[in-house]
Amino acid sequence: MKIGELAQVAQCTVETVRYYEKEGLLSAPARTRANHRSYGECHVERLRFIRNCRALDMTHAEIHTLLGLMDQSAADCGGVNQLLDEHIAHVDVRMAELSQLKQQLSELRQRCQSEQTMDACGILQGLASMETGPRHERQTHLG
Amino acid sequence: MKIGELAQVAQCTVETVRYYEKEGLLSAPARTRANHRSYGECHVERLRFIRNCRALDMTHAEIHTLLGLMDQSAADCGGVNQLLDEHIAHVDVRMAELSQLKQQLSELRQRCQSEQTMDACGILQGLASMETGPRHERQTHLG
DNA sequence: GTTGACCCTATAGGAACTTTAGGGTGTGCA
DNA sequence: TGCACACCCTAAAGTTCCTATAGGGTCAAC
Ligand SMILES: [Zn+2]
Ligand SMILES: [Zn+2]
Ligand SMILES: [Zn+2]
Ligand SMILES: [Zn+2]
Repeated sequence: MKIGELAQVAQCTVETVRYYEKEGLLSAPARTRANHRSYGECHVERLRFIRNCRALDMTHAEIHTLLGLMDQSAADCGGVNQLLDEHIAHVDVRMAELSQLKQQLSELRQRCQSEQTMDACGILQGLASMETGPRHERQTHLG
Repeated sequence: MKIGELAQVAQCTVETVRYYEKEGLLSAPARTRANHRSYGECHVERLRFIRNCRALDMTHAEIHTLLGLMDQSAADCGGVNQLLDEHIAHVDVRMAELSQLKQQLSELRQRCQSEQTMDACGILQGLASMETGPRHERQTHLG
């Protein structure tokens, strides 16, 4: 199976597949005489797994950890469960941040109900006079 | 006023100030004989404005547009109001996405209630068998 | 005259890709 | 046989908003 077919069944681009290989998420496949990558069924499964993790907004580091845990089939799945809990916490943090942001933006929006002159626009006044503290570090990988 | 003082009153780093100048958000100031940047009160105001916009997660492109609108003091503020509405929509979109994500993750988490063997872990089974469609284009700049 | 705090430019890195440049391979068709 | 065309290859740069580093210059105090 060539890279284009693999990409098609996994719903991503060939560039993405090559990128995952470079990042060490997908192992390097055999090559044909023409130096083309040749994939098997286990690559399909692994790539689908990775794409599903990405669809859930996990980082490459999280996915890498997960793949590592999975490959220790003798161990129990406690680490997997924990990783998922932590990732859910990332989502919760970002939802709370966005919720507060939305609140601030809504309040700002209310300060100009109709089209004013620039000088009278409550939004511009608000943006000029807000007192923003030092920027807080990002708590989560979700932007 | 030197760059270090400006950065301090605007709660950011000198590197950030220089970066904004390079990006065209902050106009290049006069220089001293020693080639050091020398800022006035209008730079303070503009930088604070920019930082406040960033605190509200606007992109540089959005801020650039906003600054352009502001500088046309003859016009009315309709464009400003519209830009803010659009940015609020960006936040709404991302909140909805995260909400759905959280839902999916919670369902997945429920598939493994105690520590199983890897093979039996419902989370890993779920991640292997999810049917993720082609990734949807990002609708918003908020990650 | 030397320490130290500040300033300068230019460049690289981070995340997760996408895009581009510049080529090689293999198959169908006239 | 010749050639178009779809596919494959690598390497490098672009995306966003900064941060960090390297390698230097300037200025006041002690
Ligand atoms: Zn996470
Ligand atoms: Zn207005
Ligand atoms: Zn926006
Ligand atoms: Zn489990």
